[in-house]
Amino acid sequence: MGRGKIEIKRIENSNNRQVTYSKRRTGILKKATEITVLCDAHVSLVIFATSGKMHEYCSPSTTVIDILDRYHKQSTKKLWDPKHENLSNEVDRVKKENDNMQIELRHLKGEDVTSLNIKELIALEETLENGLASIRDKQMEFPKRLKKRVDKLEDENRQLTCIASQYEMDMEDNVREMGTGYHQRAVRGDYNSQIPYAFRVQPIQPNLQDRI
Amino acid sequence: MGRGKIEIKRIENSNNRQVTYSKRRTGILKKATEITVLCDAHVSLVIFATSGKMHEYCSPSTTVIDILDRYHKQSTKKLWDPKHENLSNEVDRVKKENDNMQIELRHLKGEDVTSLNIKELIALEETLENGLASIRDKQMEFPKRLKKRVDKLEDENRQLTCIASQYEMDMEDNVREMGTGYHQRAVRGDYNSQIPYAFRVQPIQPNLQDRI
DNA sequence: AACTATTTATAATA
DNA sequence: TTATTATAAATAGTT
Repeated sequence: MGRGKIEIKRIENSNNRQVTYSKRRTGILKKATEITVLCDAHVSLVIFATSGKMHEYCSPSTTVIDILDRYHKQSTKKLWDPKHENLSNEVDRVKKENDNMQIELRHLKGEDVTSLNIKELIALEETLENGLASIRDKQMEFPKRLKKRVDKLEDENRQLTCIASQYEMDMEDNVREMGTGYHQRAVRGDYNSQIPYAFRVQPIQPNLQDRI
Repeated sequence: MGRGKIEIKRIENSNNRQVTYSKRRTGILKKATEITVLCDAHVSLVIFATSGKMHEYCSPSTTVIDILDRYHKQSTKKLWDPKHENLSNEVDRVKKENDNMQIELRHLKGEDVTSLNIKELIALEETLENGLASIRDKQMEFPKRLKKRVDKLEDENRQLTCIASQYEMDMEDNVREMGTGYHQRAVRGDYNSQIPYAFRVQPIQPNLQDRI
């Protein structure tokens, strides 16, 4: 119900999310008062924004506590006595979530990657590349940064020449060692024709950038 | 919102009241799930009909207890005794850690970066680059991957030439627009001498790789 | 339980 | 944040 239809999924833009939250919070609180009045219902509604700010509604002539007391009587979950147990389960659950995120964070930072297989590594690489692309897009809004980026691209370009030839050699060693299954002949045969002339190892000719 | 407008006051006809209750209860529960998903909110909603029948909604990854715990912290009314306080503080602490990691994870994936300043963006970039370097090192243990990487480096190398000259032009535009504070003369003056000859825009000369 | 004519909520916009 | 408004969604009355 608005200018356009929206999918019900997390609103990524934090400003829009905040605005929508505020509007919908108002809406739901209004609905709560209405159903209370129209239908003699008893309602307890507590909402927390991600910011931690709380809003609540509770039908008149009751308290949240009353509602909860009735809640705990009806719900199979016992509210008051085993609260300890619930809380400690909660701690466990959240800590587990914590651990998982910790691991993901480490992986994204290139730590503890020994246990990963090639598929996972490739997925990780892609995630990182996407992240890096976004960050750099953002950085381009700053002029100083733009200058640095140009310089860096030039450096990279220069170094890639060396790296490419280094990798060429590494690969030859590696393929020789690792043995069957990877089309050894094809790799060797196609290789030089795939590297642009300028980037092949040419010890006698000086590097291009030295010409300046 | 219906065939006619209604006043918000108790519906006297008990049959209508029951029907309306049922419809609106569905509606408000839907709203609760929606605000939860759309806005990352935490919601606890408990409704009792006059009949005594209860319905509830609680955001996923929380419990009513959890919400209430937070509730009792914010409201002056004490819901339960302080021996549980430690545990619930523990939950809070871990959840906060959780939230921080969540944010860091999003940032590393290039999400929600609008609020970051240039310093943070640069730090982020560095982290990502380090991560990427580690991952790629690790990937190099796989021969197939090694081949792909070489091919990719060649591609990158080819494209960097174009990109670098594109950035050069962008930067000139940008610096002109952004105005003072960034040593305009210095930037313009040093610039060409810092770009290797091969990467300057030279419309008349063909690109190096075309020479092959 | 369905079906709509309306009202209401709200997404996009300013 | 606040106001406006075009649309989507909810629902009151009806079948």
